[in-house]
Amino acid sequence: MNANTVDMKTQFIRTYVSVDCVVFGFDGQSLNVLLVKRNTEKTEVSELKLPGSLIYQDEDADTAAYRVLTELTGINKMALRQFKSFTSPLRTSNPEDVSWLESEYSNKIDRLITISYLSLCKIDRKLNVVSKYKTVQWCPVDELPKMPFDHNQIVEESLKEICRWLESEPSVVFELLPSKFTAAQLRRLYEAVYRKNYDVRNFHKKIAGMDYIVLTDEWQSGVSHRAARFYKFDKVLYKKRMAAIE
Amino acid sequence: MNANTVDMKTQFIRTYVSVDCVVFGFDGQSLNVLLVKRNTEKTEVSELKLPGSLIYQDEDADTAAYRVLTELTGINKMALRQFKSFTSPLRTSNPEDVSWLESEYSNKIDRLITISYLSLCKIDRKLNVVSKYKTVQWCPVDELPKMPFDHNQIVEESLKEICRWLESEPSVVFELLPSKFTAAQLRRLYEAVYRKNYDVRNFHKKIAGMDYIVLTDEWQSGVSHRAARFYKFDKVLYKKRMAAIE
DNA sequence: GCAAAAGTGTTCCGTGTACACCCATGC
DNA sequence: GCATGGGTGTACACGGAACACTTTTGC
Repeated sequence: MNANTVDMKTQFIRTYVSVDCVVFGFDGQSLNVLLVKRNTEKTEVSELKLPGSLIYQDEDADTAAYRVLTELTGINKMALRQFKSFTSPLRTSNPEDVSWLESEYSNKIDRLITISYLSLCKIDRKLNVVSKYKTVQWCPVDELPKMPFDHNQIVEESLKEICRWLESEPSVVFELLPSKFTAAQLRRLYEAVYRKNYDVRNFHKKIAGMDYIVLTDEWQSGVSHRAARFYKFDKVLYKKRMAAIE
Repeated sequence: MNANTVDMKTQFIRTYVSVDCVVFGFDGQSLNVLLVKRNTEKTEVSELKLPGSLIYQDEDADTAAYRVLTELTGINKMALRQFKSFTSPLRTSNPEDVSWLESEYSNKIDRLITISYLSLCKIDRKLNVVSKYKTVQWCPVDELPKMPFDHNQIVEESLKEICRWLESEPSVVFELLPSKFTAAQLRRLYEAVYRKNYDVRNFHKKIAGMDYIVLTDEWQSGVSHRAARFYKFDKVLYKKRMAAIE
């Protein structure tokens, strides 16, 4: 190219880098994403977006993502998975987004790439927001608002990534369920993730074959139909089984 | 945190971003990776590394990766897949790497994150190197030299990624084979990728069931054993079959 | 008693896996 | 003629998919 004919200092990007986290929760019906309200000067405009942060000098991206999650939820060791970088120069083509960035970070920011992360959270956990976020709320994936930057696209891609994650590490589903759960809850979670229905009997047969999904002697109560039995996930047994397969 | 007590301009990273490409080829026995010699001041030191480049101002990462591949091989539309970002501050902890970077790009560079890409290439293609690279060479994955930065780790991860890619898009194997290939070549390629052996009869049965892998009426010649039949890949039929499954 | 959801078995089909011998060619 | 790799068929095991009725509970 003409790399030698122009000032190279201006030719290569030197850019801020952020992480954005797509945190999923499951409400028994559909997957929800944890969104935050971005603080805008004009208080009447308050859009929802994915939680995220610029990366600090001494951090790698994983550390930054953990930091965002901790500030967001107060929870320390959440399951986390990097899944894609978004680098288009057009990400910051909306002047509103750019001016929000500059007020948020007190810096002139002309370009921003982001590394996106996927995380999972039990939706009924009390969230201890210890950060800048004024509002944190769950939003069903099928009712997401139009978000700034390419956050809608990021969520889109994260929905595919969650399937790949479950395939490589089936135990992460249990991050989305209470510690005691019914077979129907687990089934509806799979249905929400893979967007298809599973035959009830086949599903029972399948989990019966997984000895690390353990029957408890507790039952639902207060429901206006036959009470369901609770199961729990036996992590130790799971690891033993996985080690056996190699 | 104490974000307000220090100068925020120094607190967030503002960094160069590169792409690094792991280009695989298959020599009939094992997977090979395309490496380049980095130009060092001292000509006696000339280490091999992954081809890569800083990203330009007006590029996204995909474009930069395509540019690297084109400069490297002269080939225009190679299969390409982003797979992971490497962001550790320790990536640039080796002073030799940093001084090479600074001489290569005429810039002070204290930190560098990279987005890694996977690509596939027929190993017998003539490479038209149109760039800075003095030397380009194939190197078997089991005999890789110690490379600068975290390039060894990047290759390591790319070996897992290639399996995921083949699972989501089986047709990409044919990027690694000549347009006419034998069943044994295809089988040995799978064996190299998945690092396990496949039963010959079962393998034949499997490809017989894939009607987009088409028998030709051409045969090997000049081999000191029974000649093998050539197959070819029918892209159109493949797409039709994939569309049928949805 | 009725609405609502839980739970339970069998059959079938397709895919993966194990396994051993003859064939064509060059030297 | 022998070494080298190419090519072929059958039998079994397993997992996924289809399918309908009874049970329990609150109202």
